Amino acid sequence: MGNRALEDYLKAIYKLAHEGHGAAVGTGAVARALGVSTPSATNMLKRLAAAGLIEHRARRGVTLTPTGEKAALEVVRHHRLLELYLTEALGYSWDTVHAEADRLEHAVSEELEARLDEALGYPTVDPHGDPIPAADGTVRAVRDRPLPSLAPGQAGIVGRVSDADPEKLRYLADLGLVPGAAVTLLDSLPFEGPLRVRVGDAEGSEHVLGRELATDIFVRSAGVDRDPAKGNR
Amino acid sequence: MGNRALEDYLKAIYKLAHEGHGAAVGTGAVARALGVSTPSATNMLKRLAAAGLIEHRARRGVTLTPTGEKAALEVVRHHRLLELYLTEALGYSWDTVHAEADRLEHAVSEELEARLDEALGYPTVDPHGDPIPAADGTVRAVRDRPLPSLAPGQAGIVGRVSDADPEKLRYLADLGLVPGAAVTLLDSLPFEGPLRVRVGDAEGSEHVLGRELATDIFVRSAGVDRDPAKGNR
DNA sequence: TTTTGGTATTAGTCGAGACTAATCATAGCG
DNA sequence: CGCTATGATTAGTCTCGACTAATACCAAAA
Repeated sequence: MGNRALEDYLKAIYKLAHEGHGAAVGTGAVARALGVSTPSATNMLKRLAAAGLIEHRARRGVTLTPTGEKAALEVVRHHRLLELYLTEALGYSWDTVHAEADRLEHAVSEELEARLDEALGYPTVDPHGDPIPAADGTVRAVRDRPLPSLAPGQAGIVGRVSDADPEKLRYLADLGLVPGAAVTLLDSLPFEGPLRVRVGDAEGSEHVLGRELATDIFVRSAGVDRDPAKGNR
Repeated sequence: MGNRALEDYLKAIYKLAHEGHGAAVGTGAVARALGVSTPSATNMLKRLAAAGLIEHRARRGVTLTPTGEKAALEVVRHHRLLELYLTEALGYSWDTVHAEADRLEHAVSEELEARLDEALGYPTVDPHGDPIPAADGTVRAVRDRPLPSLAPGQAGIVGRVSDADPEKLRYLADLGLVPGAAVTLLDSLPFEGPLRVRVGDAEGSEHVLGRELATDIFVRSAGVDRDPAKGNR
């Protein structure tokens, strides 16, 4: 624990790697994620590579080494434990915790981590529905898909909402679009444009959602949560 | 909130200024307090002066300007609120909180500060008996004196124990020398050497204390004067 | 007055991490 | 098959804080 810049890079790489399913992460993407110029990123990525935390294949992008992944998970764990703790114990709202946790995560010791974990009853999910990595580095597999990937008429349960912008989060919360909520995709165009959704089972609560927002909402199937037939790409 | 190095310097200067009652603080003292070379301190003090946070009178030492004092108090407030919160809410022991708070204090936002303050019921004293500056910068005046300044035979109440070393703190706690404890100075030599003390009212609990340790213990007179509110443990 | 010693400051360097400007590599298109 | 857009890298610079070595200041002792 300790090196701010380093940890931020690892976290960013981890997140990018997981939202662009598994592929290597480009320098530019990292730079954008951190609000930094691409040369700065290149520079830093070299150092991370030298430290054995990432694999940097020339002009191809980077991937975390096992060591790097472990370090990244540690940071993510701190972040999500903090988010949950701040909302549970100190009354933060889900739209503001992110920023606070971002600052605190780098100062969390092993001991504090353990105490937070215990105080929360060893939770597995943070306030946005993201999984909290376990102390041993295990992460519960997320098997949810972006809201727009539902078929028109299909219903789902909101699993997580992965945006950091407080304003958007507040807006979504107003609509009732928080983890656990039932949502039905009424209709949408194939690849772009807004979608119409119904939140909950009530008749009245139909809303139009911009695509941008919708793709940050992840749902799991509404029905009986079953079967390992994981064929849905 | 934000600049680690800067805040550490301000905090150090503040503390030094208050333990050597009111006088200006020397460069060397600052350097020692921060574990840094004197040139580094000189260098940094210049920057603090340029930023208007301290007055740097040539070869005479530094004092905090009003702005600097305000900033320093903010850091101290964060530190002490954290120490108290960590012990109250997360079960930390008084000997280990210091290090944890040292790391976290720089990442505490106004909002978190306020929430901690509220969760703790607007406390005025941290686990070591040090006063917690109020949000407006007010600090309750400490009116206690070092244990060795008692006259032989005189009794007092431990007000605060101002050491950061976990081992020493654990030792003192073992002896029962924690804020709120009654202590009687049995006898001692004028300026150096160990002292004999009795802790509490019992007959059996007499101990010999090294001078070093004893000067970190501050007592107030045993008699009447009292803030009625404080339920110190 | 000169010496000596403690303390502060200057001078010069270094590493981390950021930046801009310029160059290079590659994929896709014409 | 070459050209161009996109993205990555190199080169060079800056600031922040730290460091060592050398120097300057002041105070008491000789």
